[in-house]
Amino acid sequence: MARSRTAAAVIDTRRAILDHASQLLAESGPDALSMRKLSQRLGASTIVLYTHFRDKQAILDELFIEGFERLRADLAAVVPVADPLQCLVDLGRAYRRSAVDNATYYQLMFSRCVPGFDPSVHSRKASKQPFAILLAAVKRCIDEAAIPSGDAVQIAHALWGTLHGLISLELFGYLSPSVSGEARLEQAIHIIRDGLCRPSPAGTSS
Amino acid sequence: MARSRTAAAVIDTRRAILDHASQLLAESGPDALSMRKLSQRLGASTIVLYTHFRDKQAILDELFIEGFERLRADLAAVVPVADPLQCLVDLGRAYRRSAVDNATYYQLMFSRCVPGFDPSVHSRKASKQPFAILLAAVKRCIDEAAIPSGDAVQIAHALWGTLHGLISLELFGYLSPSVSGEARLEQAIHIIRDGLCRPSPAGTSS
DNA sequence: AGATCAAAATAACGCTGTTATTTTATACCC
DNA sequence: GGGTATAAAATAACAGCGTTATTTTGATCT
Repeated sequence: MARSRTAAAVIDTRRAILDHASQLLAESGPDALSMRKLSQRLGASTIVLYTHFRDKQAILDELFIEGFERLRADLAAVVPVADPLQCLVDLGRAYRRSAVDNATYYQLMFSRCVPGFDPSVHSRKASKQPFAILLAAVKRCIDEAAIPSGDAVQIAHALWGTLHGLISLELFGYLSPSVSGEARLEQAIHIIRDGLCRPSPAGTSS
Repeated sequence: MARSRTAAAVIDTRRAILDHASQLLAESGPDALSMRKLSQRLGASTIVLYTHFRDKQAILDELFIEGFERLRADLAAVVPVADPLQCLVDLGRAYRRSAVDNATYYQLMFSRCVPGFDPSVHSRKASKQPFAILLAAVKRCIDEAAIPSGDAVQIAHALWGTLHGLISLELFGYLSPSVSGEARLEQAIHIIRDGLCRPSPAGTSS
């Protein structure tokens, strides 16, 4: 191959790079993902990485997107049930499972664990999809009058915040392991569900 | 100075190192905190850092502790009011303010932003103090029957998770800036408060 | 077969944390 | 007060990092 390798071959090596990077990330975490180690896994020189990707950030960007795609797929796989509130609970469970099963991805997605890495604008868009699923589930609750009408976006943010916060604290080791992460999350979701179902009259307190 | 510098001088340089490290962290974030830059600020060689601290982790450990101490102090400064539920809301507000005002510290405390840095066991203990304040406030709510009795630790975890999650998402830029972070957090806390006040009968749903 | 030109390799730059070795300078003893 | 012991600071180096200028390779088209 010289003047121009077949497009298929180019895409293959590109895919191989991402696969090895994904493996490295999953196995050893973000810190272990260096351009040199990655090239060694490929049995090639570092320069190969730079012919297929602008720089390390570009590779991380792909993994970032892949992580959000996994999360989105795991949330989309939740089968809707009759009770829209129960759907919120199911989504919360699925969210945690996905995050815990792909902990190193989750780290890349939600913490600045690689110095200098800032997801691109394009990646940021991909990151909005899981939230869109949560938002749709909240809207369904409002539409079906399972909860009083309110700002769906704000409610979905509150829900997302709780999911992310508890999982983040759990993955960081801040929460006592006496209670399972799943049970803890479940209880928190129930509190929020109850809060949504039975809000206090507006203006009760500041 | 040779055989042994005065203890005061030793402590002074130690303090100076930490002050400059703190400044560097606050100004430019965790990535910019390198041993070389730190030593340059001191107008000294890198070796000085290693005579006062075992390694970079030891310095980060101190900043980690300082961060949690700031957070603890900011929460402790919240003046209690008659309504214990209002205290929870006030604590949430103070938590966010402290986190946003010390964003780079918060990053160090709650995300693996420095490769290889894992807080020591000693630091982990310091990190439990802010949570203790939240827990005490929850217990007060239970004691004064503002909320039905329940596992105070679990409830405090749910509260902490929501605070941390929303702030973490906000600092990372995942939440639309159309709503102020403060308003968003406030609304989320209110949802949780309502959920705690008016829980659904146990066993209502899975 | 020889020319061409894209892709891979080598080797290097500047950065990182860390440390072995050398230099410096103070405090103690005579 | 001067010589020595000794602890702290400086120099310079090592290995690893992301990245790139330069060189080498090798397949395709003429």
